Amino acid sequence: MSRPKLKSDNDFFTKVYEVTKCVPYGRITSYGAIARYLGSGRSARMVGWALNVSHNNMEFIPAHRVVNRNGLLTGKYHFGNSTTMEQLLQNEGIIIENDRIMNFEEKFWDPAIEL
DNA sequence: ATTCTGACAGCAA
DNA sequence: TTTGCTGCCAGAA
Repeated sequence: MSRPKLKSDNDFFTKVYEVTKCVPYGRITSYGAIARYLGSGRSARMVGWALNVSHNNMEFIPAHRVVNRNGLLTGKYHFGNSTTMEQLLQNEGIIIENDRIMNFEEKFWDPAIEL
C-alpha cells in the first residue's frame, strides 16, 4: 500500500538514534563519525539536530556519549544543566577537563569501524 | 515559498 | 594559533 509517510522516522534520525544507542558504555563518538557512517559525510549538523529531537524518541539516547570531533562537550547545555553531560560521562569512567574529554582517541568509538 | 537557524567539520586568511 | 566563512540537510517561523 501506500508508503507510510512518517514525518521524520526511519531515516537519518532513526539511524542516528540506532548508532548512538550502539555506543558502548564508557565510550564516545563524534557527530562527524556518525554522519560519515550514515554516508552523509559532512552532514554532522544533522546528527546534532537528530539528537536534539531525540527527546521525541521514547528510548533513552546516550547523547552524552556524542561529542564533536574535538572531544568538546558542545551540547552540554542541552542536557538541562550544563554539568549533566559531564557528570554522566565521568560516571562512565570518562575523564573530562575543561569541558573536554581526556584520552579522546582512546575512548573514541567509530561506528564505521566497530559496526 | 523563502529565510534562518542548528549539539559540526573543513578550510582560508 | 585563532577567527570567520562556507557546506551539508532538515525543520521551524
